[in-house]
Amino acid sequence: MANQSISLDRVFWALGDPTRFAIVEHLSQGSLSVSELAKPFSMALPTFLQHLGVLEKYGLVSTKKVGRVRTCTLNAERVDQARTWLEIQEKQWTNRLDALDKLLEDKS
Amino acid sequence: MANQSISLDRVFWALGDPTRFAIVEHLSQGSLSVSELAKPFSMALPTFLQHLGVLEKYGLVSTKKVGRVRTCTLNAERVDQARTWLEIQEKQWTNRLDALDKLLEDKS
DNA sequence: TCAATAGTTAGCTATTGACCTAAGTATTAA
DNA sequence: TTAATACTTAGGTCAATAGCTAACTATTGA
Repeated sequence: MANQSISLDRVFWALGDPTRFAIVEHLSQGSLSVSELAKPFSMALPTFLQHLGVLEKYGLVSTKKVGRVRTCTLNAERVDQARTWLEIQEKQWTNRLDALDKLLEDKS
Repeated sequence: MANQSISLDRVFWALGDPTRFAIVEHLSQGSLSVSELAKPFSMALPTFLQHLGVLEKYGLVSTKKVGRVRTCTLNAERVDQARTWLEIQEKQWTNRLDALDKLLEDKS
């Protein structure tokens, strides 16, 4: 619920670490427990948990603990918000170029 | 030319600072000189130039100096590469969900 | 009930990143 | 040819980040 108020640059920041970037790639294949998710990373578990905490804080990952196992899930909405922002920047840029092209045509 | 070999997490990292995020938003409206671009930011020019340097290093912005003026341009290709990665993560995630749905249907 | 499993908390360290000021260079307009 | 403009370089500070180990809690299978 706090997700709405987190500015997008924080989402990009969260993705801007190689470990967290890779975590997102893994989770896009399906949900995993913390220890399954941590297995491919050569890193102490507390360090890994910090990264997971960042992803959760900025809304890219949700987790739920059942018994002693915490399961981690990708939050696709948040990924989409970031994707949309990039799309908008691209579109504005190309629209601008198109407008310039028209100006040049008119002058010729 | 070095762009190809820069891993995408670095691009996200570059976008993960509020100043650089805002620079990209400004540049999507059109190219600007360093001083025009820096005007809205309450920050010493050398600090601003560092941010610009990061964006250029990771391929999000290109610059060209003519006379004493350096003009900054958004590199839309790079923005698109980041957008595409996010799109792929989303798609893999939703494909996975769809597959699970089918499994459940088959069982019922 | 006891040992293994799964994750958590606390506290420390080294490096990086964001910021500054001061002083420099190169270009251009007067 | 001098002054203003538009960056650029050098060098320093401070806080935040990514990493670690050690010790702890909670759950579960034997």
